[in-house]
Amino acid sequence: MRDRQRGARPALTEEKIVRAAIALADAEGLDALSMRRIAAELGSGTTSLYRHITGKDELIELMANAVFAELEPPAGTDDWLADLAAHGRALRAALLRHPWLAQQGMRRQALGPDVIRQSDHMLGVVHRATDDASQAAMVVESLTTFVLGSVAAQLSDLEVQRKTGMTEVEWQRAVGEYVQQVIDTGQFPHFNRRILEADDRDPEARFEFGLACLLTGIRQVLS
Amino acid sequence: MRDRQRGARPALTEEKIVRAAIALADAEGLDALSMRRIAAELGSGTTSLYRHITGKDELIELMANAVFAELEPPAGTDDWLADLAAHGRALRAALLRHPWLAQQGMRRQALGPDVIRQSDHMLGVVHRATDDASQAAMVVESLTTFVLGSVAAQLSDLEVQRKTGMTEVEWQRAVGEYVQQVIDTGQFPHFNRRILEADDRDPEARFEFGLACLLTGIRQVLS
DNA sequence: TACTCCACGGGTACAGTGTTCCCATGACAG
DNA sequence: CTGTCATGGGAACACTGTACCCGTGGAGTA
Repeated sequence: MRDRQRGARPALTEEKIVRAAIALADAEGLDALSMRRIAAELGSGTTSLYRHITGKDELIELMANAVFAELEPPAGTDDWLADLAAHGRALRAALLRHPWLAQQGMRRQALGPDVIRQSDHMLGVVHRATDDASQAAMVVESLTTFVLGSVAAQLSDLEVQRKTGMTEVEWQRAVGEYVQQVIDTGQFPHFNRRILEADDRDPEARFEFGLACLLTGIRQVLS
Repeated sequence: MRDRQRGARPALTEEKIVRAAIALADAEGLDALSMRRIAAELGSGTTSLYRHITGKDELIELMANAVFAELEPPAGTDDWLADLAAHGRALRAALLRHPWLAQQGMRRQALGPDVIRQSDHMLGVVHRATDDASQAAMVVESLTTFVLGSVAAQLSDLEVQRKTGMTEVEWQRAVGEYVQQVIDTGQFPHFNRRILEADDRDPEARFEFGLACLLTGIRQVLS
């Protein structure tokens, strides 16, 4: 049936739908991502979307893949460990640009072509340090896991704020009062030190610290 | 109003609700966890639950805290790194017992008293290696992040199978065909090696590998 | 040109969801 | 006994994803 172009030309396309969905999820979060909202944004009927997409699950997979498609691999150097770190930072940056992916990425692992492409690049970097395919696979998985989890943790606070409609200050104070009560019990001395002494507020620093630990360990284990 | 026991005695309690909710989520997954189902399981009216719980969000937070409550800290040895690993494995075991928590844990970080207790224990272990409160906090966060992410990744496959109703064999074959197509294009040589050569199917081994990397790096960075 | 086909757009409907509002019930304080 | 009030629970609302159905219009064929 070679290129049968029977019927009306599509005004809607899969690409347009995915783009609108990503824009909506970026702007208002995963909870606001409903088929009706997407259709409204596109000025089309709700159920028309199903002509190009089998369901919401597939749509989210396509959205995830689209994010990985825009993720271009960082320029390679002669230091494989630095290159691996750069890949991790690039992935983190993409996840921060699209906060919904860090949350959704945990419950379904996408396997779109562009996801595979990115995975392939990272595997290539690791293969400069080892020939063991199993080890390379586990290294990449460890790094991806850490990046994904780190971003998700960082964003969870913001997500709560958006859902409750609290400003950051209100939220800080509400949590602060509760934490203060916990501290006053004196039951958790190390937790108290953490709250009172630790300066770990900067998500960037937390990420870099964990990344440094993980990469240091990876280099040691691979050697 | 000291201990005013006006009105009817509660047949429902927060604890019973949380217990029923955990049992339901364990058995049928997070998607099956609805207020109506919980109420049905308890033989009560749906909206009666709201007498003891402000909403579903709080309920899930209570559920998370309850899981941490049953998580008893492993016995300490004289090796802080081994103790830290034991804490990581205990956390992983708890998350595998309650698969919904690994998924939900990524979008809301619970701060219940038992969560704080567990955090305090881990901080105590790390403080045997360093006095820097910031570093200790970041070490614990890195480990928790990795464990959470690792379990979530491991469970995502099972979740897909449950949702689609496919058996593991059907799922393997469906994915296998797609992956075979990707391999045949030959565009991703490292990905191909990973699929064809790598033996990384055992989630336990993957977790232990990543854990070893992370802990090795942590020891090095802290020294 | 006339006819047929069918991909597409979209309205309706259904089984769910979390949650608010309201009322009835029953046990305790006075 | 009377009044108070925490509790249980029904009705209703504004949502959700999506299966089913129908109308339309442009392209291929006779």
